[in-house]
Amino acid sequence: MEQAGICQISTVEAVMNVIGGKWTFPILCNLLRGDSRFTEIQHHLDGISPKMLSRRLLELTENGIITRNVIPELPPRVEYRLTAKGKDLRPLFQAIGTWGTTWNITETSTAQ
Amino acid sequence: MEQAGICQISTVEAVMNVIGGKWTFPILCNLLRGDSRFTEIQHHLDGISPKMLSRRLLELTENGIITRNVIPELPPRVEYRLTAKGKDLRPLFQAIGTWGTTWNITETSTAQ
DNA sequence: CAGCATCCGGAACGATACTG
DNA sequence: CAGTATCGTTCCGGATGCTG
Repeated sequence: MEQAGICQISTVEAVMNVIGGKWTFPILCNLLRGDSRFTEIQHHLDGISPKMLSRRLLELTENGIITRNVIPELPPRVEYRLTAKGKDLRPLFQAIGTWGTTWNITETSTAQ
Repeated sequence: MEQAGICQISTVEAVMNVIGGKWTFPILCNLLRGDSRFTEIQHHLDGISPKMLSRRLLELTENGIITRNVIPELPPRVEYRLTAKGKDLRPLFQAIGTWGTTWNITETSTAQ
């Protein structure tokens, strides 16, 4: 049962440091689905504060997962789009979705 | 709302509530590689405290991802093994590993 | 060996108000 | 519209010590 190559602990830890925030996955979900604007994303994520959304978007930008395009018009318009690196996350989300659906993970299972 | 099936936000959030802890992924990595004993896992994860390992293992047990087998001998021996549900996480870890390797995610990229 | 109890710090998160 | 500023809170995780 030894297949060390399948999951390097250091890699998994590093990846989680990049996309492991509470809202990061939901945000990326939206972007994968085609959303791009700040308010659009905010509206689809019930409960997120503008502060956290802003922070996570900045973080994702710094990590090269999304790009931030400011379109100079009135009212101001900013579009966030996935880079190739970001789009490459799709299989990961599919895996999450498949697992969650297969095992019917729907509630915030309480532990601890 | 195109390709909504690929990543349901609620599903992703729920899944992350189950396996989104700081140490959960590294722990599962170990179990996928074949480790099973408390100390064994602890030794492979540099820096984890027994408290957190214990807490995460309990959580994973409660969520049906691993089983806890107490073997009554001296010294006491406890084995943690993945359930079918847990083993089914393998594709998810492969996706993480693939993405992390492809884009060379190695450091704890600091943002914020 | 395999944990649990307790205390504690700091990061992450949340709510609200305000701005270019 | 797309954020920033400020404040307050929660909770994860670290350190240590003790038990069967």
